[in-house]
Amino acid sequence: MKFNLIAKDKGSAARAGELVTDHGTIQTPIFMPVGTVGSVKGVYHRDLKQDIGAQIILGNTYHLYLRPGLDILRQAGGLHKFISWDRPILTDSGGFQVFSLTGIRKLTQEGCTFQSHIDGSRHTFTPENNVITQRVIGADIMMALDECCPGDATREYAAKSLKLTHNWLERYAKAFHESEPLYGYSQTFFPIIQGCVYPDLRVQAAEHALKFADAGIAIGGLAVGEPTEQMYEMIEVLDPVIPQDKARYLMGVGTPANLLEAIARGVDMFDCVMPTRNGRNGMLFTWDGIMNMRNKKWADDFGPIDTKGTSFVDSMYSRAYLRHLFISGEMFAAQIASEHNLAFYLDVVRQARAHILAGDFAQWKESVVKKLTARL
RNA sequence: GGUGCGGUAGUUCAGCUGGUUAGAAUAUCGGCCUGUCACGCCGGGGGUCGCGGGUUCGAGUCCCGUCCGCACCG
Repeated sequence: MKFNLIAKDKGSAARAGELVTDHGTIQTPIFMPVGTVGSVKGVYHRDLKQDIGAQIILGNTYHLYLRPGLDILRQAGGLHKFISWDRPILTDSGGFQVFSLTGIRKLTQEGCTFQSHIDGSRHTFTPENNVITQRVIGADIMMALDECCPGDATREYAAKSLKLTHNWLERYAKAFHESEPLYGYSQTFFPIIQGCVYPDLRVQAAEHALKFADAGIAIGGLAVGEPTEQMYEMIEVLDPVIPQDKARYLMGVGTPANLLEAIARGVDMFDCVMPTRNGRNGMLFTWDGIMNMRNKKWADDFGPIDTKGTSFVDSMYSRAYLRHLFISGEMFAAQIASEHNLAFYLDVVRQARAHILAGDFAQWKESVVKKLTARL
């Protein structure tokens, strides 16, 4: 796998590039729809590819390991075949679940012992078995096992957590190089930079992680409770530390505005549940701002969902109809909203790329970013 | 005509032998959601307890009358 830098913006740290994988080339900056258990909730693969323009999607090691389990995934010939998706897949290691499932997990130097949220059964993830698990899933991009440090952690906790992440990364890298892909195409892995909101820890984490980076590197532990400005500050601190020939993946982020601000600070890849989860809960993102489709004001708005939207749903269905579907609890509402939101997110990164190539990304970003957070 | 049961939030109902500002669900209105335990979560508004009397320190609750609905009997 290789990352090629194609262009840099004139007025910001924004970059346009391409990530070459055995399942196709990804044009960056890119947003990656989240499909935790092997499905981007409510969206057909056909639409993901043709209507939305998704170039890569996510899966989750923790969730897929618990269900359907490694035996089925191995029999299926890997996740791509199992879910009929022939473009690239990235799998998170379960490091985020180590963070979000606090209460049913226990961290040790060896790894993370947890109870299944499904049936309470006990399991252990170690860096070594996590590599094997992600080999079985067969993701093009595997993520190192890390501890996602809470945004409000003390410096003491963050430093201690970082040590654990470093130890796990070293073992993960060793296990990676001692193992082979199972399905005839190559896999790579991204190390993850932690360090919470402490700039010196972030730099230290980056220097350590870079020793193990191949095509790309991830910035984790952000948008987990810290103020947004601090998130941007951490990305800025890292920009000069990470070589230009590594793809930078900001994990779990974020709002459309977050994407543009992070792109301006040198980030190339994103994933977030927001377009799908918030979509299912009635929130639509557009170039003009945010709409809560459950609000009464849309009840008699028979205009199209989004005149600037790129998805077929935007012009085919009215706001009044979509609100009716949400109020009625119809699953179709969630499908339409997810489709719209994902198409919008992909449009955001597509336009960002075009403006980087044109060299006017910084000005363009300033002209659109304010509207993105307006409430319609 | 008689007997029985019932009338409490927009709706469906809880309110034990009378005791703070009458509750729930749902509907309605609004907010939240950032490497998905999440078609979820949080909150607001909304009631002269059918009506009129009576007993009592105190009545949604007990008594009388009355109106309305349902069931059964003539």
